[in-house]
Amino acid sequence: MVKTRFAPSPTGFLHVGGARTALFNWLFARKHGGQFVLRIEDTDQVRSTAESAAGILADLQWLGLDWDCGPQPGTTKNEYFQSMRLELYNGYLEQLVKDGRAYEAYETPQQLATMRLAAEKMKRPFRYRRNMPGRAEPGSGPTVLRFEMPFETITFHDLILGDISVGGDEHDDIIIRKSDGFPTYHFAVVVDDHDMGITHVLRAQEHLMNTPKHLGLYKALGWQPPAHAHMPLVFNMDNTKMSKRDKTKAARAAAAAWVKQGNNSDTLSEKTGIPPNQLKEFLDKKADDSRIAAAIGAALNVALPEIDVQDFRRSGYLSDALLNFIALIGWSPGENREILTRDEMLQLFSLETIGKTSGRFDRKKLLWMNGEYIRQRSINDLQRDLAAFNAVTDYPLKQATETQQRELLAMYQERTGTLADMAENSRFFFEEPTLDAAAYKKHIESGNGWTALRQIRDMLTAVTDWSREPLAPVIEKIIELGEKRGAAPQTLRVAVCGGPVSPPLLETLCLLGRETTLARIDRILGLQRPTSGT
RNA sequence: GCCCUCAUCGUCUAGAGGCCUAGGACACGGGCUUUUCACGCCUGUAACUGGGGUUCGAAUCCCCAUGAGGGCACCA
Repeated sequence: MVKTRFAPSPTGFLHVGGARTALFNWLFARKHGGQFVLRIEDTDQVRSTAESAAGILADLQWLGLDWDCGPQPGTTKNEYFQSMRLELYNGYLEQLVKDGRAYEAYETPQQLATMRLAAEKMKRPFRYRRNMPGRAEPGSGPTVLRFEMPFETITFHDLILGDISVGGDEHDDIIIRKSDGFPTYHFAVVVDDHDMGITHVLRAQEHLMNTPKHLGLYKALGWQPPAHAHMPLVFNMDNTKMSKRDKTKAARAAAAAWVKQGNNSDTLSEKTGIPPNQLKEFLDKKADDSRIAAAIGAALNVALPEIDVQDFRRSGYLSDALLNFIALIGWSPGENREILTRDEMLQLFSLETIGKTSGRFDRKKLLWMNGEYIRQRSINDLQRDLAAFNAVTDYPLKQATETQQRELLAMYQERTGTLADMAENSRFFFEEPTLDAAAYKKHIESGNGWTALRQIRDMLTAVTDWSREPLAPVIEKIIELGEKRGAAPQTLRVAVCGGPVSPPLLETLCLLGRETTLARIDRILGLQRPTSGT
């Protein structure tokens, strides 16, 4: 039976690249009627956090990628956390030592760094090997366990890339147990993949060069290795790696631009609520805290690039759209297909149709695709998406009743790329709009604006039954008002919405209600200076 | 520096020797529709990295060059 796994390390949020790896593993397992395992690789005691693990689970759930074995959301660590499996690792570690395949080493990190530097100076790659001269004496430093790699060419068949082979003198004796007693990634993956019966290891191409090391371990432990498949990477449009650092970079740039405008960085500290010393550390690139980045983005009203799954959720992307888009980077379903349901993906997915070339993350295409999903979706489904969106954001749209939500979704689904866009553009339904000065000047202050607005006010005041049927003919009349067709409705729109853009007036006025509509018109009429009357 | 991998429109890709005067989608340009913004519809621009082979024939196979990316941690 096919068994795949997704094995994130809980040191941050779930990255879109990680989400894609999870998706492909999920697809492959489901496609073949197999199992999908979620394993938390928390062997880095310093960087792993419980919150991160919880966040990753939540993001996977939002994406709809369910796992057959793994941590139970909302409970404590179980055996799918590597930190709970130390006994297992230690057993095999002992076995390797007994078999003479693992040995202790005592260099300090500083010594190792010096050795690397020396090798670099001689323009030779540094390889730590058991038989090399100058190894540290027992007791002279912390003890780690290294695995003695054989001096032989290792060739393996990658299900995506084909045959890969790496020469014997390229290997080195990797550390398999750190001085804190925890296994390293290399050792823990091998033990766990074997122990959990993983049949296919599908991971990002950055792991390609790890595979020979892992294969060496499988052989030494006498195990049959799983099949491997390395998928192409995903980059930014500028060909840089998509990373959390894109967010910190954007935040620093925003802060720098803000200071350049003559603002004081102390006020930034106040605005963000970040202590000055922490803020300074961040701005001086001494710390890469993404929370500080987010705070700066929020305070300065600058959108940071979405990198993590939760960023996309907050920006109002639908999980299905994000998943669909991510699937298409490095994989082609053929037949010129693009928009695919999960079932269709399952039908068409195969390792053979995964490409070899790395792809770029084209946000414009994602935006289009998200709009496409919003348009095709039923209002009921959209309401569920909106609930998930509202749960992690705080727009005035949150105040909408169920009925209002449905009306809003119906009028925005043709004209919005993301739920955040809709939330932003529909603000005027929930709070007094700030008047767009240019629009005011153009559509109200000039031409017949004032006259038209007064006429409109009178026409609307006459409507007592404020609903679609009675209102529709009135809107028609407003369209014909004045000599320039279409001018009057714009005047009304600006008066009521604050700006030149809104959904069609009929729907807009219906949802806004009679009282609010008339009050906003009157408020605008009150701005007219007596002398400028027509 | 060493090792590994990859190479089709700006971007994601189709293409498994003749079906390719290279197809689709996003983006971009033009037009239609229109109470704004969108949506929708029609339409246009745009690519086989270069050089050598192999072959009757190459985007497709081989070699070299170039370019891009990944790896070279007590991180995963």
